[in-house]
Amino acid sequence: MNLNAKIKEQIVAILKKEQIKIKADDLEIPPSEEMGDFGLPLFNLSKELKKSPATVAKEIAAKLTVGELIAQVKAVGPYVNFTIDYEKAAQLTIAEILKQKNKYGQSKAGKAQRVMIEFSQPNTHKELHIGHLRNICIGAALVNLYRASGYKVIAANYIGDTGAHVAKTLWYLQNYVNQTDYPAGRRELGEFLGQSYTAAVKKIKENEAYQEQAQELLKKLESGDPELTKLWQQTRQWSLDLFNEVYQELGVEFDVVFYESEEEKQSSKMSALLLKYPFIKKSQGALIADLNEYNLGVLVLLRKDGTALYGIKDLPLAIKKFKKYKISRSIYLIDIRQSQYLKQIFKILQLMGFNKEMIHVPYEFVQLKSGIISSRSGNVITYEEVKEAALNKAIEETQKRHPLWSDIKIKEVSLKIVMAALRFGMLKNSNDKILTFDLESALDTAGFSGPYLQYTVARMNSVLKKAGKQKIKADYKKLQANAEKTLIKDLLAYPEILAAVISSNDPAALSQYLYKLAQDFNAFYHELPVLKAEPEIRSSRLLLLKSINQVINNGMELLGLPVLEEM
RNA sequence: GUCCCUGUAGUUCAAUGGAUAGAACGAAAGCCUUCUAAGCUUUAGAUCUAGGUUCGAUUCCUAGCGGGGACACCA
Repeated sequence: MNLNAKIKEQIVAILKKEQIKIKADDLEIPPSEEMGDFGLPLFNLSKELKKSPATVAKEIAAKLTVGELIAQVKAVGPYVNFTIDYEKAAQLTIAEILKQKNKYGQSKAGKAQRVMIEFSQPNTHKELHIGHLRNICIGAALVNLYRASGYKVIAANYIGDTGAHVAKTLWYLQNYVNQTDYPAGRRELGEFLGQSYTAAVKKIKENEAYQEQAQELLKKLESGDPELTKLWQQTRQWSLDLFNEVYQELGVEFDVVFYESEEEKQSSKMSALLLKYPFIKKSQGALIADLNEYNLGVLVLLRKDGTALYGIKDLPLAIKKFKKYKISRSIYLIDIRQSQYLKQIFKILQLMGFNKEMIHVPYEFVQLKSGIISSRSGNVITYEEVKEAALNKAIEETQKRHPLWSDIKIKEVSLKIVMAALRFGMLKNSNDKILTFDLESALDTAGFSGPYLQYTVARMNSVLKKAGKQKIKADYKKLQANAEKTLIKDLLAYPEILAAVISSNDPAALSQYLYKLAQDFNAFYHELPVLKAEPEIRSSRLLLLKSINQVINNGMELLGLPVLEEM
């Protein structure tokens, strides 16, 4: 049960006794703790009563009685403010957290609804760069968050293993690279392929004939040319191996993986099916969906040479998701630049009579200081580059701090620090903000960062370890300091943060919350002793600390940030 | 041209229409014989413009200005 909601309900009930009807949402949070913990503004009511808000506030406050979880009611200017009973709130919320452990904050709001979340969607034969990382981080977090809210989530990946980019890369390999030049090693092969794509694009720009050759190659590939297919399969695997290594490193798992090449097989059947609809037309030799009527422009489905474009592959996939996987909602986590495209796809499906809950969750793209990331132009920072740079720095720092640790341990811990830094960096801003990536701040472990959270947890663990077994019963009356009250309120707010994050499909608010919780803890830590406090206070503070530790752990896990015992 | 996102300290970001607009980085000054200084405490520093709605606007509406993006054969 969500205690914060319970407290608000209690305030609603207290007011109802005096014939004042409000909703829990009408309650606001006063700017400072001395004013109270929840406030009701009286501007509306005062207008009805034709009195000043302050007068109304005073009159109401005088009439109200306190409740089980409400210790005080008072008028503050035009507000009636309520102060929670911290002793009781602390007792209940700490007990709840320690009982629920890693389930604390979760809900059953999803009612076991089946939801598919498609994310990551990398292209084979291209580089995996930090732009892809934002999608993976948000996607993985959403999967966890939906699951924590009681949804049955199918995490899906859709890999672009065919199309023009593949043809260009293969064309380049065939014409400009000897097999003896292929590097050794899984990761190296994947990266080599990505570099080949960039080189291919550059080469093709030089001469129009090359463009035609690549186009010709695509046609051959689609028609199943054996030799080409062999090269395609071989190189495709290089990319897939690289992706899998990265997913493993990030701890990201998919329940199902779709491949564009598979969906492509449906494209002739799909186009035949589509032809009976009047909005599907032949135009300039191509097959298009004319959606001008809906202010959605035109989507080209087949090129004039008959080869398939992405739209014709997304359509059967969209249908398959519902039919085969029995989902009730289909979520697409895709860059905002594809908003129009997804609207087109959803519209076409709707016009085909396929009315299902399909949702595009957009997020703004990642750019570099040097401009937009583009594999085509080579303006790219790969995931691998960033990771290596960050890892080297983290290893150096960790060595400095822990000269006695083994190399293996240092590397293990450093990698987790790097993962937390990179992933938090991708999750700390809301989805609708363009993220300008720069290495400098990605490497920063101070301030609003993943390692800050890890450090805070490590600190708490250190105290808990030194504390040993607890003998004295906690007395929550003793948690009277402002720093402690703030922390109790933070803990109370956690379940509502999770709910908010789900409804916005944007994990940033959880990042913000965890950071604030850690910050409030660190302030407490510096101000008040735990281990050296008198026994009853010590016991209470230890339990408070344990609860904070649990909640930060829970939140970090949902965001996909690795936790460290020590750092 | 149509449509979408966005405009808040020097920089990167917060702020369910509400009380004194919060952080981080950077700048300046402090705090390790006391639970991990990857930390903490101070100080300075901001709502693009003009209207409108409202008791009340950073938030909603309109217009303008600025930044970014999408709009027929890339995904």
